Amino acid sequence: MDAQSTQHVTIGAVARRAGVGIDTIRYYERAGLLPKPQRRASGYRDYGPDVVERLRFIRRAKDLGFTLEEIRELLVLSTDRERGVKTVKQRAEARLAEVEQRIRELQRMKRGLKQLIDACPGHGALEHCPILRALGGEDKA
Amino acid sequence: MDAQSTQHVTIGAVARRAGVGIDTIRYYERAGLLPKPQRRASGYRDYGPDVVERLRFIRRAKDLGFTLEEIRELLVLSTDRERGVKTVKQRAEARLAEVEQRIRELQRMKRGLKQLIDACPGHGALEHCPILRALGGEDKA
DNA sequence: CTTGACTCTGGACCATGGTCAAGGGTTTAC
DNA sequence: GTAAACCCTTGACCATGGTCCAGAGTCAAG
Repeated sequence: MDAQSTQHVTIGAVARRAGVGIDTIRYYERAGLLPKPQRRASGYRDYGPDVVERLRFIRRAKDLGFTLEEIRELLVLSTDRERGVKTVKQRAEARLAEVEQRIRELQRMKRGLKQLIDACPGHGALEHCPILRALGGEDKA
Repeated sequence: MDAQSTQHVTIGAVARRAGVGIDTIRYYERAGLLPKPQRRASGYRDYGPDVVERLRFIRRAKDLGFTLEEIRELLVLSTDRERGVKTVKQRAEARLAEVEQRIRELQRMKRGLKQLIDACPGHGALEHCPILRALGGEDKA
């Protein structure tokens, strides 16, 4: 019941609250995304309330397409008063550039596929299928 | 110089002509994307000219975002007179739908990132950084 | 004949983000 | 007290698409 007793949450309770698996939490700890928690005498991990927030941070960053490695860096930056805001913004801009690049690649794929599909009657001889012909590269006829 | 002598290409020569690694060719063979070639008395693989075409097919399909498993199916279909053209077109349409879905996901990420970046001044206190705030980083430093 | 380049097989290893199992100890409820 | 439910660590395993290695055999040139 003293000040220390706020630490009374087991890994299972954290997992339920954050909506992730127990193994995922331990994995994030190993990967340096979560700080090593206090331990009870039994060796059980004993978490404070902040860890659920942090797991939420990780999930949102993942939804924006950051890798765990990038998220680890963002978490470090989030406590860096010197470089923090500036570098976080730069990371977000870099991530945005990657996303835009990937979108362009996919749009190139999309155009290629659309072209083939539109040209393909969907029946008839294999030799006349533009999809197979294009993939097989019949010497750019 | 009889008819059999057209089979006189080693795996290394095929790799050079197709611009892939030797190990990649053996891997594709294991994965069922390339037929098992003839062997010389020594056990060396002995390829005909078609294999380079087939490797080109694989590379182009990969460029359109097909997985090796999907490519394996396309290759089977490319010799299936019954279902060939129709099914190939269906596969291409399915792939197109996946690409479009992925583009939508990335555009959602892009919007999210852009919003945060535009709102972030790039300097100042961590507490006011919209990126960190949005991610949930109400961290006690 | 010898050297060097090539090939063979089987298996290990890489990144990514987890997930699961084995074989224990702990805590809680009845 | 006992059983269920929980937790611990270590380490293996999943998919994907290869890449690399060891140890051995083969082939071509000089």
